[in-house]
Amino acid sequence: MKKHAELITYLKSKGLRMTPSKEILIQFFLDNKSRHVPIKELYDYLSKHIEDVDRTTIYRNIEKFISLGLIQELDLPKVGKVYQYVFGKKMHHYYICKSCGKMNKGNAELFEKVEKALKDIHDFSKANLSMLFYGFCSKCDISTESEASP
Amino acid sequence: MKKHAELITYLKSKGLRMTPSKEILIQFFLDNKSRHVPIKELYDYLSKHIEDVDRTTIYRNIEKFISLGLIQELDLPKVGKVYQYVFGKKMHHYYICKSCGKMNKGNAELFEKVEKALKDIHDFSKANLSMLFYGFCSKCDISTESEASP
DNA sequence: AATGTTATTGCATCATTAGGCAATAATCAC
DNA sequence: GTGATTATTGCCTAATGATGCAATAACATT
Repeated sequence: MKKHAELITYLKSKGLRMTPSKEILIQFFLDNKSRHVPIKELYDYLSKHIEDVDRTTIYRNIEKFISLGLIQELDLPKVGKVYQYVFGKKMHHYYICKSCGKMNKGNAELFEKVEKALKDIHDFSKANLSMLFYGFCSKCDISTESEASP
Repeated sequence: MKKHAELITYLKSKGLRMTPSKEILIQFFLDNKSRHVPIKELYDYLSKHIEDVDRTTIYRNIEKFISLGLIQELDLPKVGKVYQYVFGKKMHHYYICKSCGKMNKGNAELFEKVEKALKDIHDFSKANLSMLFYGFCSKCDISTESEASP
């Protein structure tokens, strides 16, 4: 429960107030690290613990958690939006094919230099940075099947 | 009108059928390259040319255009979803702050090596690849203001 | 423990996006 | 051109997500 306490302290330091719904959601994410959770599952889970939770409560809490770097959102082409615990983890990155939705996890070492460059050249800083690469996998690559492509 | 014809040929080769709504949308994107257009503007524009267009027509066409690499979607935290013509352009990338929504255009040279790495190491191939970096800008960086962060 | 401040929730409402189905129209083959 | 094939559209309906406002509850201060 150490992680949990750390998180609570951090969130409070950012002005959040710990309510039952936030407690439950945070515990859920801690118990489901590295999973990709659709919002429906979050809502169902919360509903089991609090009767008559409003749907807006989920959306607003998710939004706060994202902007504080607790979780990240992945918009998977064929699946929809899913949420994943990322707080304190090393940089994440995924390659998501815009055509077929195929998703690969990134190669970690390669992008440590990218991380550094982001920090040095741009205004983007360390920690809790997540990258989503939306492109085309080789099967779907648009330029390999047609000569009309410029 | 050369670009237009090229595009039509390309899209047809992918199984799309050229309908009035697609023609108009494509011409719009060609006339508004490099702009970030919200879907509302697309709908309003299309409505001016075709009376009683259904909203679904927009959404479905946008979806197709994206998966064929004609346009890309940017989900800007404070703005919403915008669409941008990217067909045939060099790789695009943006840095979008998850907290304040600030957006920077990326440094081109730096990421040519990334592009190569993507191709070599992962299953992601050249051309029409766009990258969206969702992170935190230095002003919003979560780890600089609190000691509770792990 | 009582109080004041303000983040949070619920409620109602609306905007956005998605899916199924039948009718329509764009393309292909002849 | 004529007809067959099938992507596309419109319509309807439903799911998802966002917003304003008043009531509530969490937290800091005393």
